[in-house]
Amino acid sequence: MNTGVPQRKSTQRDVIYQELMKMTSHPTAIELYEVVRKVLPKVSLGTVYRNLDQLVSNGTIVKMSNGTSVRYDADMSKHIHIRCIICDTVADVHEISGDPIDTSYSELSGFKVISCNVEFFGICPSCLAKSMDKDLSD
Amino acid sequence: MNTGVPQRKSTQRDVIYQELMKMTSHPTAIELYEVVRKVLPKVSLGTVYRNLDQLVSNGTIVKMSNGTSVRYDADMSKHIHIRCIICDTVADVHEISGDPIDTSYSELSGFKVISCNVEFFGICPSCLAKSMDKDLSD
DNA sequence: TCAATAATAATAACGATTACTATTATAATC
DNA sequence: GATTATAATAGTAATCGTTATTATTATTGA
Repeated sequence: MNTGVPQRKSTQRDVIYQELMKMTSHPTAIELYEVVRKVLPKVSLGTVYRNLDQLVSNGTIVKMSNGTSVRYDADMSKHIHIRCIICDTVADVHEISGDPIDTSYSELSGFKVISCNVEFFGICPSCLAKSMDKDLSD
Repeated sequence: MNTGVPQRKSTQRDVIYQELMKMTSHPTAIELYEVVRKVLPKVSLGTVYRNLDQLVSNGTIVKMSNGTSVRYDADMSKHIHIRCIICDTVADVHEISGDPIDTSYSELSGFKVISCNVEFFGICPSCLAKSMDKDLSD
């Protein structure tokens, strides 16, 4: 997942991030690629993927997936997502408080809620230990 | 995503579900396939995928993804997941209360938490309306 | 200006997932 | 129990999102 990332100025990365920030549709990499192409017609799809990964590793944007499509979001304000299992639309729910596993949040979005996944991302104890060993041997 | 699913008795599906229930490792489809093969050597990978989809649609199991690997979980008790961005391990956190977006949950798992995604799955207002139109025309 | 190297475009390769097709298993009806 | 309809399967081919590769370009620091 490209954790230790050298960063150098890049027009492509700037445009990718700027265009993502303008969008509220939680685009896939390919959808974003089509938008970025209007600004930078020669941009490569690989560049979009590489920079999105970097921005995710940075904590600048977030990535979400239901196992079918992977979508990106530049809105880092505290909110949850609700995804339609039929058309794959992702909507935001900003008004959160209490227990998100409680499906009463459906009322806020108009969705008929079927299930919920709460997933944290981080580094497990075993990998933490390994990275410490590595730091010491440097 | 195969919402309206005819269900007929199937040995393969029973074994797939039973083996998944025995596992706490949140296996991928292929990992589960290898396990199921020990019971049913002639089982096809497509059968594993098809039946996992049905079980997800049923609400019998859950599917989770970080955009890289898709993993399955037959434990339907209320809990959250925490995934290592390095080795891709997924651990369970059952002791939840309060606000899961608060990264203090990391203390329960020993993970160093980087980010969190809370995602509901359901049917959006637009698709709900379409399915109602369809019901009326039947 | 020059050297080192990160980032890129273009394209090839990969691999998880889905689609296809002939066959088999299930369940309902006779 | 035989017959029929069709869901489910095994085996395989095809698809497509993503990653890897490579030669070239752009950036940064000396």
